Amino acid sequence: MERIFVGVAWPYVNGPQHVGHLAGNILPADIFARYQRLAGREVLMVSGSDMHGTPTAVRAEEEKVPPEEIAFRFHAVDAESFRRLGISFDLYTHTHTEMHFRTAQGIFLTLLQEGYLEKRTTEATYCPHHARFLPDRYTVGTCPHCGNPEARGDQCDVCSRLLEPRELKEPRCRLCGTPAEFRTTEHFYFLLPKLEEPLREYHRRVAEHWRPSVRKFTENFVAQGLEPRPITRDIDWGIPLPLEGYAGKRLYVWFEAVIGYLSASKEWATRTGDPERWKRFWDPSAPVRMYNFQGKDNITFHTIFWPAILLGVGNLALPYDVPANEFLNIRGGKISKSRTGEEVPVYLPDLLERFDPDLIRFYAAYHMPQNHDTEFDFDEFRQENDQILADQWGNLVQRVVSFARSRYGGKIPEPPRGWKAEESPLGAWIARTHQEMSLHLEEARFKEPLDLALALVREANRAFHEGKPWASPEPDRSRMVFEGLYAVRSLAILLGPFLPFSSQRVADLLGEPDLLAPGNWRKALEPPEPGRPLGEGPPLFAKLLTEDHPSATASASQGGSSPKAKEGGRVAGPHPPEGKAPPALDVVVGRVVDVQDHPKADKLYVLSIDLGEASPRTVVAGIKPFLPPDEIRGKTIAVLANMAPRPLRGVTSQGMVLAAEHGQELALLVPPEGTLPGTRLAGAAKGMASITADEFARARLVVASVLPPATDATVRVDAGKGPVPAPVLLPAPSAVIVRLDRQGEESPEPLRLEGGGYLSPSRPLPPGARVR
RNA sequence: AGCGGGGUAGGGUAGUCAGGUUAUCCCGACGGGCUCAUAACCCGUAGAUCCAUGGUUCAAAUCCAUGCCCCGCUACCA
Repeated sequence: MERIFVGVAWPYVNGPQHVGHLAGNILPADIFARYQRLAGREVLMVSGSDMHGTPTAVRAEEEKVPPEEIAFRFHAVDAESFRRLGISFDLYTHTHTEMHFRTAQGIFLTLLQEGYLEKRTTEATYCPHHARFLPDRYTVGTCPHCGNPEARGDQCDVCSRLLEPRELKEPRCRLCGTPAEFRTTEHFYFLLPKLEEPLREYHRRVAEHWRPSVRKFTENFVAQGLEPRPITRDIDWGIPLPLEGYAGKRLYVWFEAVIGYLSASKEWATRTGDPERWKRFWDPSAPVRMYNFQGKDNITFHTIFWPAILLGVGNLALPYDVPANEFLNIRGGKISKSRTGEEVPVYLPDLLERFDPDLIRFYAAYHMPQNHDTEFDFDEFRQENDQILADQWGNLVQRVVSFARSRYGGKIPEPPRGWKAEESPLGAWIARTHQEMSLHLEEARFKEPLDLALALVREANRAFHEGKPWASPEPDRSRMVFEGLYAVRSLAILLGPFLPFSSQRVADLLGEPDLLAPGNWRKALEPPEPGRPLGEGPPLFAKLLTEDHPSATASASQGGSSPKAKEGGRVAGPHPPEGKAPPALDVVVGRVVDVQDHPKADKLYVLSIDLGEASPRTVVAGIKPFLPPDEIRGKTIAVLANMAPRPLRGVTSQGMVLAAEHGQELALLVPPEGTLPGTRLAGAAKGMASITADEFARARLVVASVLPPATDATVRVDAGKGPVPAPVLLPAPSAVIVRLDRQGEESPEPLRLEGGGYLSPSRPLPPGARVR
């Protein structure tokens, strides 16, 4: 069996990964790995955190903590994000492991032995105060060209001329200002020119099928001449040299991090109980294709430096393809991980907090920067979920399955006698889609196959519409339903690499939970089995935005003039309760501008809260026994804005601070980080009828735990009465505030804000805790 | 500055290497239809000086030249 190695560029850990990293290299790698497994190949997919990068050390210095702390903090964050996104790593490790140290040091020694390393003496700036060598950019001084006193050792920001630290007048340490000295230091250089011929030979052998941009860039780089590159540096964070007498030096990250592909493979092998198993993928004579996915900033490392290291060491497999993507930017610039004050969620943990992983995967795949840079647009993100995933794909599943449920007792109907897949137009369409998708996926291209699958979705919808099974006699009717289910079943497989979670839900719905098992890619061509009972479940995708229409929600019917009201979703759920409507709650996000003690009460605060209105509102709240003023001031919290104004001990309260209570514990209701004051509940609008405290008490808002998906991938919530399936997709595990219906037994409805965020308790409280 | 990539309807995007009748597809807008389905689905219409200028050609989004804008590498950023 052919084997596939999937390497993913190693993220460095000075902040959480954002949607650009996902779209650019992690997701393509995962789609590819999932496809290859479905196609029956043996796959090894590894990556991990690059812990020894300078940004990690810099951030550690800024926070005055050891680099390990920063590295492991963000390693945990990234690993968790990837897990929740369903990135199917066989191992996601990091470079601060014993295995990696040993492997990297071993390669260093081998290259030294083989004569590919050379010791050279150079001069560098040195800070006597820090007692260490300074990176060029940490040396500052006066620019010799323009006189800028703050020029960096690598470049002057004022005249943009490139500089050497030696050229600066009065060089000093950027961190402490101490005058810098010049000292000599010894470093090991990797003699790339010695490997130029084997490298060219390698390029001739494989570059034929590389993407043109990767090939041209690489060829051009080599043509300009390879220079020896230093592979050690003066720093104390990283992998020590395996030699005596080099205590202050470490292996350079560019050299060491790429070795992670090999060390991670060895670690994976060790964990499987067969320490030699990595050779199945790294033996150059094994039937293996190695893929290294990454962004365009990393091309030379994977097409030149890493192959050169492997050639120098010898007897190891070389990359077969290096599918490098461009960047997914946000608003015209590369997303910087040091960016602060985000208006939209771009970091994976923030997105995962609010959205189903398949939605994030879909957007990233649909806008994958495969040919050129693309942009992340949050409005588009939400719109496309509704318009494409929910309306086209989700609804296709829903309409076909529910038709079979109502007309065929929830079983897959028999096709007419003599029906053949290859003779039906839809069957032919499926076969063509399957074949073309396979061709693209084999070439590590992803946008085309996704488009092809979506085209099949539309075709299935079209065929169903055109055939009018609701008005057709048998056997036409059962044929159309059968063919609809055929398309749904095939699409679950074809979309599996892209949308693994929802595809699994479809598989469950079809009563074939093992549909996405390895080797099943070809089963997309097979029709389903008549008579098999269909499962039940909520719609595949919940909508994030909903058109404002009269029956959607009673509360949205008033004052729909503001453009934001159009973004309203449902408050009452898909099936609004009949009879007396529960009170409409105008919950608004506000920022606490000020907190004062109430002059005449010892349990009350007088808060000044910015609700995004002309002036802040005065709200009296009885939370003084629970929270000191400093823990409230400046916080962003949820406020009931249509509370009838009421005087409390002489101060009129123009709203109500919402908080959940359990015994002595109290939690404020808070929106997702970054929510702006004035944000209301989805579907709500300003100017609702005011309600009294008694009416509010009947609203039945409680804390609910969102439980991790069980084996059937259904997200459940527990509002204190045992788990029930969630009516909408919620990030799990987490806690949200839900509104129970009158009986409190059917679907609890989470309080969803405009923009899709959910209100949650500021601190953990048990499920069922009441909001008062 | 040198090197590589990109600039196509309101947004996104294919086509560019191998030049050829009405420039692809998706979303949105507008109009119509259907009623099985999550007010979903289906059909149709409008909307593009293909970054600019010049050139080659019977014919240019496509080839050539120059310029403008964006991104990456060159750079102890990783």
